[in-house]
Amino acid sequence: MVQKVKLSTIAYSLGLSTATVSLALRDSPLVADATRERIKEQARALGYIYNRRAASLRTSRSGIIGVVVHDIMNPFYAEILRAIESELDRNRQTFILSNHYDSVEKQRNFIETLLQLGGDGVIMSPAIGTPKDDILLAEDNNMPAILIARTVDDLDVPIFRGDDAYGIALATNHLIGLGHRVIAMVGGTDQTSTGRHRYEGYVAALEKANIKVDSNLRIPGPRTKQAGFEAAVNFLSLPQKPTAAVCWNDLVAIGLMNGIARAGLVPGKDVSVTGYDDLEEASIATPSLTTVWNGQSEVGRMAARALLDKLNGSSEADGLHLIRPEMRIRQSTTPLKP
Amino acid sequence: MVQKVKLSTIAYSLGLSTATVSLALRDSPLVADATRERIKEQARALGYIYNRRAASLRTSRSGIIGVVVHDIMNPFYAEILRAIESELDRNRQTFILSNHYDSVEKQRNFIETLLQLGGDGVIMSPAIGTPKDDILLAEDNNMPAILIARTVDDLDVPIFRGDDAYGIALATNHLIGLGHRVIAMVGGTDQTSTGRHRYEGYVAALEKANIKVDSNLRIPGPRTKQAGFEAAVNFLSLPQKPTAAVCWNDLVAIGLMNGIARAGLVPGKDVSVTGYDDLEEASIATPSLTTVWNGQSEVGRMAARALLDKLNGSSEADGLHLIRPEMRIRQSTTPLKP
DNA sequence: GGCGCTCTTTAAAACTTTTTAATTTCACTT
DNA sequence: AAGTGAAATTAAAAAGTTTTAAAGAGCGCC
Repeated sequence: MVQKVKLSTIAYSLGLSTATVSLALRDSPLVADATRERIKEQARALGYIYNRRAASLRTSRSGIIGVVVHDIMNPFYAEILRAIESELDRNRQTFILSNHYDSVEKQRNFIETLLQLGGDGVIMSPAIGTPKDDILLAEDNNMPAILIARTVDDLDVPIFRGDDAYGIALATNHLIGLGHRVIAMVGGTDQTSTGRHRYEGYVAALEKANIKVDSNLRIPGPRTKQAGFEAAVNFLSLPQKPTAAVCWNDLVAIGLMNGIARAGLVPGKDVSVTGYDDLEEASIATPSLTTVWNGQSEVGRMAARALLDKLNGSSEADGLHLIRPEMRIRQSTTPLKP
Repeated sequence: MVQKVKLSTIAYSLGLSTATVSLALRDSPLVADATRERIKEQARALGYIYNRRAASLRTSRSGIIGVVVHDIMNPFYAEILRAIESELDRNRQTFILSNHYDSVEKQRNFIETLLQLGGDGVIMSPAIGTPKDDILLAEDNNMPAILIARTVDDLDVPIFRGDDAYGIALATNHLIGLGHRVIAMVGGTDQTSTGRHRYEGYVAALEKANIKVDSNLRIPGPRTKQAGFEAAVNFLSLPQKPTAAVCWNDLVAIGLMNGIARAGLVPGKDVSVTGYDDLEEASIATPSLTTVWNGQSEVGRMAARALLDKLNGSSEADGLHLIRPEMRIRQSTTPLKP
């Protein structure tokens, strides 16, 4: 590298002022077409690189948007992120990604870093136990926040998530319709709003069908394939002998099916299993997984849209927006054997 | 938000100059302990937020590091990223992530954005067909680049990757040792350096065992579970009737096993299958997957380390660094049935 | 030739922080 | 009381861009 090329380099080389160059590069109608072309040409020739930090110091818009979720490697979030990415890309915003792994502290660090960088806004799936104040920290410093997938109480910000209670009820009803009566619920925790909503949906569906709810049939745990795999042991040794499982998500369901297979039973035949999310993977699992589409792509797209709208000062989308899940019936669920 | 709190706000409120405040917050020994404490206390009380863009304008270190890979949602990269993240976190660097999906253009855009933001460095797994110039664009603008997993020819930058030829030979030898003679290679492409190295390793192992190489046994394709699943049809209809498959990676292998199972055969018994990478998932697949550990965590950690070292001006790690893969034998490979 | 008009370009301030040389303060010494 | 030296603080410049009011140029018209 010889020497940094800046506005003044271009200006000097053409005998113009930096003001003109700045305006030209920003496509301002104030500069004459011919001048603009000369300037752009020269900028290219010199290898000029726009210095966003200097610009944002003046304009206070950085073009950076933060996204923080539990774990970007989790395919559920991955699908949401893909949708966010494509929406933000289209609007020439850079996005900074981070995991919080449900650490409130890591999440707060991220918000602070983002503020330091002058982030324009943040999309987050809040960590378990996120205090209201952490969201307000962002909002109070002029960095609007959008929540996805999970809720934080008493906040007046836009929230986008699937209708969990409704979705889990879909799955539970499907199993009840196949004749199952002893249905376990595997994976997840009650510490998140999502967890509570899903358990409510499960309970409501059972009660509506006059099936007694047995809390022993609830096997909580992490939301990973590994956890589903390990839960198989508990599941198979339950005294009530469940014939079906409603799983927290597809990962847990696939893990559970693997665990069941390892124990010598045939998932889909001996035990019916439902997933949740409808990941790409669900349809190629063996047996292919009956599951509930949870609208990941919609959640991502709408959240990004809402943030961009907010940044452009247009109408607000504050409050809860529920995406309605849909049933996907495949081979992992079959009628109860007589 | 009332009014932005800046250094001068703090300075004025304490009757000091901004210089003192700046020095105090940066823990300079130039300011008296008592003063430093007063300043820090006041900064906290006023809710001061450090403005990194203004600072980096002056210092030309932004604390931002870019990472761009084919697809962050791919578990192979995900494991590398996790290692990079933890190394960078420890050094208080923010990292910006992006996918290039093998689009050279998207990758170049990312590099440009990073330059605009004043990125300190970039770690990348270059897109297929990346021209040397795109890497030099970064380097020439004072933003060192580190390559991972893939190579770009004729470049004098640090490169960290697994020894693919060696690793695939491990897997192939393992199958040969079990008595297999007709061994297909499934998934991947020859357009990447990785692809060529792996094919070489496969060919070399066969030749060393005096097995004739049959190019029909090479079934190229995307590196996804879906692709492995779909490849099963081709695999099973090959006239040479392969008894084993060396797969590009664990995802392809698991997909292939699912496809084989769907066709009514038993993977691990009727057909032996090896993966590559040793993802978390490999050990809980059914049957559990024999695979080759590819040192993802090492690659990530070492790449991050190398970049940080380079930023601190210390010794250079230019050139190729190979991580030596290791065999992980599980249940998806069994001796050839007589 | 002077006036008014439009179209372009520019000067200068602003954004917030860091850094270096210079200044001030203060406790000691002689 | 003056001088010394160390310690603490500050003034001022610098980083690269955007923005706005103002200046300048060119032209037609009376």
